[in-house]
Amino acid sequence: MATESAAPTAIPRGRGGDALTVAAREIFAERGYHGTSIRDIAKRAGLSLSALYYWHSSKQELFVGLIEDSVNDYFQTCDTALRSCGDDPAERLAAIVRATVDYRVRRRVESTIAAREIRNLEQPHAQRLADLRESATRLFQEIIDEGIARGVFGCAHATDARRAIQASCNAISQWYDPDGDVNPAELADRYVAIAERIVGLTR
Amino acid sequence: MATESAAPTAIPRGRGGDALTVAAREIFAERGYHGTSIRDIAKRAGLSLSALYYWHSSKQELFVGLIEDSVNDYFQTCDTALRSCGDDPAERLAAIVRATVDYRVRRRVESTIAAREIRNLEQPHAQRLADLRESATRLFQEIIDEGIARGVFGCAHATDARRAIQASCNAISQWYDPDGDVNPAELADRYVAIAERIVGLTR
Amino acid sequence: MATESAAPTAIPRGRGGDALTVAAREIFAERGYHGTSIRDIAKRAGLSLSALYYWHSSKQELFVGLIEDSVNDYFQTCDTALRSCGDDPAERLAAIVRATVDYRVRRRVESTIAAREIRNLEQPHAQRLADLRESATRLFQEIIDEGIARGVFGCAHATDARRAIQASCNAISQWYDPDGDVNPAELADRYVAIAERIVGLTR
Amino acid sequence: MATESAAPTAIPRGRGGDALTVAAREIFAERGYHGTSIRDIAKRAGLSLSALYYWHSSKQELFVGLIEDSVNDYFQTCDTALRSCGDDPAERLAAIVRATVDYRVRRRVESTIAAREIRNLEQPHAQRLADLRESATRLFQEIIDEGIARGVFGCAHATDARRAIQASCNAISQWYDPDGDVNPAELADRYVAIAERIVGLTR
DNA sequence: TATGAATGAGCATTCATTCAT
DNA sequence: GATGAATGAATGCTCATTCAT
Repeated sequence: MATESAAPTAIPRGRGGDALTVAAREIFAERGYHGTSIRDIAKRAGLSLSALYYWHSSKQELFVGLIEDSVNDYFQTCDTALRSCGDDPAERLAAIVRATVDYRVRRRVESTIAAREIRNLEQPHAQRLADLRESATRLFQEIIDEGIARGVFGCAHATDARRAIQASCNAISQWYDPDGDVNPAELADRYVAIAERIVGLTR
Repeated sequence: MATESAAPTAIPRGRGGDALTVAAREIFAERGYHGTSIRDIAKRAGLSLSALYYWHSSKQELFVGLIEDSVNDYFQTCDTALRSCGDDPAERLAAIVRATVDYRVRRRVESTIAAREIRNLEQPHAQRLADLRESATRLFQEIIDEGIARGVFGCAHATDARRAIQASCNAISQWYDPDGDVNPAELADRYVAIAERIVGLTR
Repeated sequence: MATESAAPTAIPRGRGGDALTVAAREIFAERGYHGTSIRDIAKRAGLSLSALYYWHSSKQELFVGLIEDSVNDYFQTCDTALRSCGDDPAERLAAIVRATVDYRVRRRVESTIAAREIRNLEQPHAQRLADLRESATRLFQEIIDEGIARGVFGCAHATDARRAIQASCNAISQWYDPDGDVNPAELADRYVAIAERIVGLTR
Repeated sequence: MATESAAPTAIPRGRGGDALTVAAREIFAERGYHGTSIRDIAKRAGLSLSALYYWHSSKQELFVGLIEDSVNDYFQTCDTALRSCGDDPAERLAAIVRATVDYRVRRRVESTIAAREIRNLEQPHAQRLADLRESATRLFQEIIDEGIARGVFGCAHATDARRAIQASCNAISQWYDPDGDVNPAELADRYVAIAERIVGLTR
């Protein structure tokens, strides 16, 4: 008791909010929304349950915060990438694939959560995220359709091509090891190549 | 109200087990393992909670039963398909892609559950399924490696090619609508074509 | 199925009742009334739950049957022993101690159950057994009081003497090992001697 | 009704733990471990079920806490009593009998629970308590053996003498009425006298 | 900023019991 | 004599949440 100045946890006073976000990210990723209890989160953050409620109004709100942050990030990334492109479909396809790979690597954990757990979001969050996801799909689809229309892509089923490309990119966050020996830029190159083959890029 | 004579639950005595399996499949798919309560399952099956425990010894066992059935089915499907092939890598790749698409369509619901919820399995089930999944991966990889070795496939990164093909096929169960207008055979053709492009099949 | 003539359990058809009684006796003794489930009993007896209900109308009735049998046995034993005595208090004390030791050894298991679990009997059984127990106490007390009145016993607190003697005898069923090297007759001799000391038998 | 202002549960905030311990002691004594539900305990304590789990991690832990407290108390009592004795076996026997009577009166309720319900303790608690009980037995036995060796006690069967003395003392908690007219000191005198007779103290 | 104490609703599971065969 | 299938009530326990401090 006396000189207990050295706190048992490494969380600096006033930094509880950050600790909670980090802990929540980890545990939601490991066990999913329903498999995670807020007690677990508070404990891993080294705080009391009540402290969690000081920073976040509910489990759902804490969860939504994580996901929305991450999804908004994705859209910003795509938007920026496409803005600095011309209108060449091949260039645009490469850009959006790079943006997607980048996101899946950079936000590996949250993007996995987001992919698996949208159904556990309450309205209106669920709808908002579904809409965002839909927008991403539309971006991909428009680029592919345009490429086919212009004859620079040659593939029979544009929708399946789009699905295959998205699925391939999205899966990255499930196996990517940040400590492994493939760097993100190299990885993006590879997935651009795969995407180009799927759409049948003519040279 | 009106025609209340027709009971809402028409489960013939002794058929409770079937009703429970069907209900469990649906609800686990909708809400995930932790999001599903066995009360919900029993209710949808039109039985009491206790009846569920007459047929299944625990929530986990009920869950495992569903998944293992389905995963075993997949392996049998692959095995059969590859057995009736020669050793031509192109033929073998087509066969395993067809088997995978077939499985993802036929067992759409369980395969989605299996993909998302292995982490919720207790040991030793988790290990067994992880092993099976690993075997599937190996089957794909061997075919691709062999194709490259023989020069019939031309692609730079065999592992990424395999991941892209698997991810594309697996995603099917997330969007496929059995009442839609693409039949499974046609779908398999399309994904074989995508796979062939990804591996760079030479003619 | 076909020729399944050899039953999996050694219980001869029609002997289910006995098997249940034996199983119940063992398990009630091991785990107490509330700690015992009728499923456990049926399982140990090698019968189905429903079979238990064929032979016994309820858990309570099965339980009561065991105890009452045993307690009635005790009273018969005491009664017989005292009938063949004269009216000498020393002789009578020896007789009732012998009867008690005999019972505690012969009915070791049930008598332990009875001692510990009367409170779990429903009325009117609880009252009946309490009355019987009370009668036994009275028998002991009358003998001791008479011995003191006649001057053949010399002790200051007749009630405590009686309690000590009964407690000593009753405890036998908690430690007696039927396969040990003290036979019941020898044991009875020892406890008669202890009782005589407690009451202060004058030679 | 009338004076409804006085709440039925007057548990001051922060004192829930005490209320629970008291309630648990009473109900476990009345109905035994398996006969007691934690809902009953919480209700009698005037708290919610959840509050019980705030203070105690499980039913078992709550139960163990009660019993271990009490058994440890017994050993401390015996130890203190024997320490302030010389090595005269008669003096030591009197001391340990007094300590035992004292404990059985002072901790009437818990000691009854402890006696009846050790089998319901999980490991390692069961073993610890069995060991403690064994130690008590050894204390008694050593005193008696020493008394016989020195010729100050005269009895044929030392083990049975010990059992009789312990059983007599232990039974006290089953009938003793704290509001009755025998005070503990007087009671201890009586049981010392009984013990001396059982071991055959020479003068 | 944070905590300790408390709650009510819900959880998976087990209970004694019943009924049709 | 015996079983398989089913039930409603209760069990021990965990959940997200609240509130006074």
